[in-house]
Amino acid sequence: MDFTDLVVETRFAAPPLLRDDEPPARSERRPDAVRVPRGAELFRAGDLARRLYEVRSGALMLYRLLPDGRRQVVDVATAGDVCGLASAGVHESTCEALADSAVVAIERRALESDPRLGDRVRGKLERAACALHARIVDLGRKGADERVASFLLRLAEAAGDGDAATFPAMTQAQIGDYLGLSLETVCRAFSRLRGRGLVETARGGRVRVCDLARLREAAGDA
Amino acid sequence: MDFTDLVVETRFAAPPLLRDDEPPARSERRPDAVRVPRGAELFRAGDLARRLYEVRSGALMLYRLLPDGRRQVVDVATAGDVCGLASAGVHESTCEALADSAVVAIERRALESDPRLGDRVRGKLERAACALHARIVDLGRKGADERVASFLLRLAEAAGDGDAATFPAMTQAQIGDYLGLSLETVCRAFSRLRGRGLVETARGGRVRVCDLARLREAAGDA
DNA sequence: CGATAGTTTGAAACCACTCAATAATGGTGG
DNA sequence: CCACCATTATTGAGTGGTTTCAAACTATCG
Repeated sequence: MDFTDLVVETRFAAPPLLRDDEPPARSERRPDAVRVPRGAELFRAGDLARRLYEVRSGALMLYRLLPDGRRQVVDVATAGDVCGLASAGVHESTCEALADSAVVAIERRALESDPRLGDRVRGKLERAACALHARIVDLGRKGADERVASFLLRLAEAAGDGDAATFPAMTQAQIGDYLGLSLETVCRAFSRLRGRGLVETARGGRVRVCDLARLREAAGDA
Repeated sequence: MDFTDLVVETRFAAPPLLRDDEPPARSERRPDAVRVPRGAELFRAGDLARRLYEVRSGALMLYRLLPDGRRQVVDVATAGDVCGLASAGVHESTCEALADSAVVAIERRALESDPRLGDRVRGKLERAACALHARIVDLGRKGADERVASFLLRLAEAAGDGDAATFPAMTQAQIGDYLGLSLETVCRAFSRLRGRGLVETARGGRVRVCDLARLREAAGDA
């Protein structure tokens, strides 16, 4: 089974994630849009970090490998997110597409010459940093069940309203690398959440959140 | 004992952390600089996030509390860093000074009207995000000794060259909350690193890094 | 229908946590 | 300057959650 999509049963208001000047649909046809097929790498740890990328569609996984083979998925970028950040001119993580994706490259000097673009990217960076803060709380202080609940919660919130859920297909091994858990622990945590009636997992890896409020509670942060 | 300062014995080249238009020394006298005495809170989780802050001197700790009392220090901001990020207009963490500090407030609308300022902040955000990525690797995939080694390594690198080390006084409990460990585990990890000859701890909580290369190895990421 | 990738479950080992008690430190007031 | 107090650090013993190792089981795809 493959945790492909997320189907959120509970309805709730979600703020529009994208408020770009140009709708993704159109920009995906822009000349500088790059297609990244599932499994392909957009860049690799050690590569020169020439530009940033804004994700138009799909989902990309940013991960880092420790010399002994341990892997940590540092972030997952979906439509509207930026990736390709670097502090020393060199990528510290590898970026691999979880699903067929499209990204547009942003030249770094364009950020300085175009204040509007710069502001937009700054806003995205600020939100990204906040999301990373939340992940740090998850990784630092939460148990396995709470981490998985938190993960699903974020998916549910990102999936938003009636929109067809479009979250990346992640295997439990990848979820484990994202949450700092072994794949077996991820599996067991799913079982327990299922047993508690918080989620249902259907064929094809679809996960349905049954009770958003109780899932939020299970995630630990109130 | 109190891990106040870090004395780096090994000398190595460190890139200048600050390359601001105006040197911190002068700006600390600017009219809008705010002094934050040790222990004081700059803002609290739930507060409205009106502005950003740039740290001029000292050190501030950003932490979040879970309803059951668990605490995670999300980040520590020192001179040159920004804090006060929010994605929904409300602070999600509390910001408390680890040492007497000075910060300057940055109005959010000033970021848009002043492209130079915007660029500078964007650069800081990008570097901050990269640092958070590294922390996620630490929290997700490293054992206690590796986390503490990684922590000390970063201090050593930030302390830089001959400069008097100016890192915040953190108790082992705070270090634990920063690294997602219990204070006892932090203490034991220090003991083990000491035993392996990687660091020495002297009176007043000063930590001396004996062998930067071996410490880096002990930190796990090559 | 076989092969491969992914999931599920079990058993044992390990690491970090909690509880608990003691030692060291630093600050304060006499 | 010293005694006292509160805070912090240190160390031990026992527990529990997660990992590891191992073995089915299931889905998917050619």
